[in-house]
Amino acid sequence: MLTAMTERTIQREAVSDQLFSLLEERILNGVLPPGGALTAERELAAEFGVNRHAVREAVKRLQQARLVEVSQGGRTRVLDWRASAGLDLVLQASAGSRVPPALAGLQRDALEMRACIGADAARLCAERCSPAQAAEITAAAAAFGRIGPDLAALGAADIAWWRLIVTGSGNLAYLLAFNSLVGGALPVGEVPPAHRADELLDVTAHLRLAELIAAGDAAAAERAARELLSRAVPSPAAEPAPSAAAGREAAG
Amino acid sequence: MLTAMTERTIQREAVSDQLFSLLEERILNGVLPPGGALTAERELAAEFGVNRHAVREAVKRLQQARLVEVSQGGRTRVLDWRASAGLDLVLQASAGSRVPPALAGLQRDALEMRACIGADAARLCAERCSPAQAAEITAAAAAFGRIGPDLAALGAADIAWWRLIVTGSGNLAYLLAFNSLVGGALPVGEVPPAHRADELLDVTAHLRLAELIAAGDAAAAERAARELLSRAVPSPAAEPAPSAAAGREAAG
DNA sequence: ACATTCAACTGGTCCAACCAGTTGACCAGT
DNA sequence: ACTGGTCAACTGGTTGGACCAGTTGAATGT
Repeated sequence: MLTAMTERTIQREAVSDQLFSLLEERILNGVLPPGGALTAERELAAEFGVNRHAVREAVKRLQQARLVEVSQGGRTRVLDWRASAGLDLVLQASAGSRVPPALAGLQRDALEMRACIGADAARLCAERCSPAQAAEITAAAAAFGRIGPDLAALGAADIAWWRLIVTGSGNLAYLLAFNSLVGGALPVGEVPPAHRADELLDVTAHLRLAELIAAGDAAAAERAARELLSRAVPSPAAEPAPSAAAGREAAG
Repeated sequence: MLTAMTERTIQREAVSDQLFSLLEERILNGVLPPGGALTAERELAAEFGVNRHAVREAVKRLQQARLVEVSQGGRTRVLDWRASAGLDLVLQASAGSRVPPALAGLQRDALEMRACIGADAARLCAERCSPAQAAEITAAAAAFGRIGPDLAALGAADIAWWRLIVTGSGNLAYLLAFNSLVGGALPVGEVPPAHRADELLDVTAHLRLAELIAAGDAAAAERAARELLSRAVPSPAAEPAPSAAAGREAAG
């Protein structure tokens, strides 16, 4: 009995999903240039040997992601995703097998955005969250400290803890953006190898931030949150080589 | 010949789109509670008198928006959108006819997020944008000042100008989030009535921010951007009554 | 009481049409 | 030669029915 088998490697991906990923990748990589016309649905269906409905479902998703523009009678045209695609692109892109070259630094960017949003959320949370929420955040921080050195468990608890803070900020847009980021770019431990450990293992910083929020010290909470979240962000834009061996040399 | 007819009020909305909006609204409003099962595709098709394929396209979009969870053989279940939906929800929600009650304060939240992201983008842009980009931003700010008092034109130019700054920040996540926000919550003039005019009409502030960015003064650019963008954000959370007549009495 | 089986669901895919707009070439009238 | 309208050949949108492929839960046999 496979109890904790969270991922099923056997499961076949739906045809429309495969087609979506394929077309998405081609668009993001510029193989299908903006302004150009997408291959007709019937032709795509014939090319890949699938039914037209599967193609339609994929195209419909591309449309929702603002990667293409569909008009009845006319051809479906490829949009400039840099000017139209939304933040959920982070989510879909990381879900794919491999990240398109065009989205190379996106993970770093997502971490940077996390720091920005997280810091402001902490500030707002300290300002206007309810006492009950503050207590919950404090309690969660305390529980966080009792987990141990398991990075995976820490990562999951950390996300849950931040969700409380972002929720406490009362800003729904922050919460949705948070979902986009954690659902995509920084799932448990699979993204930042070493730097994020500095963040996750620092229980004291978590407890201190919780105290600041509970105390209503908005400015200090913002500063503490920014400092904590900035640790995982690779400071200089330096990731030219695809070799994963980089980052060994201590940053000066 | 209708030249400048940008919107066509005649166009019929696709069946799957209507169904998507309807189901989305029901989910966001809690009519379809999280954890519960969505009506079966065949049943939905029968209920609304449409083909099952149209239903499938709608459900597929709900799945992409992380509002439902689909599993072959099993029933499609409704997710807790507060915990799973991404920022693009802003975009879709505002596209609908009426905003669901659950997303009442979302517009204000989006403005708050815009201020947060925009300020950090201005900071990063001042730090690391190229001289060519800085020149383009400066030129665009100058052109912005020559538009005149047309709020609609100013709004469009303002968005284009900010797009330059966000692009100059080099952060792709910021750019995508920007797309989500401007594509949804704050399209030209239809959202913030009076407060945003203070922002749009202040040409001097735009020029000054452009100068700070060009000069590479990151800290000052961040402060200027935050100040400029914060004007449109209704400061206190005060929107309890659904009546739109509120806000007349000056906040004490 | 338990484990097994199986019929009745569920979503996933396919085929074959037809409806509804768009496009562009083609041809009649000027 | 140019203008104008017509029409065939695309495009996406919708429909119907059928079947495949998993899941579920109740009926069945031990």
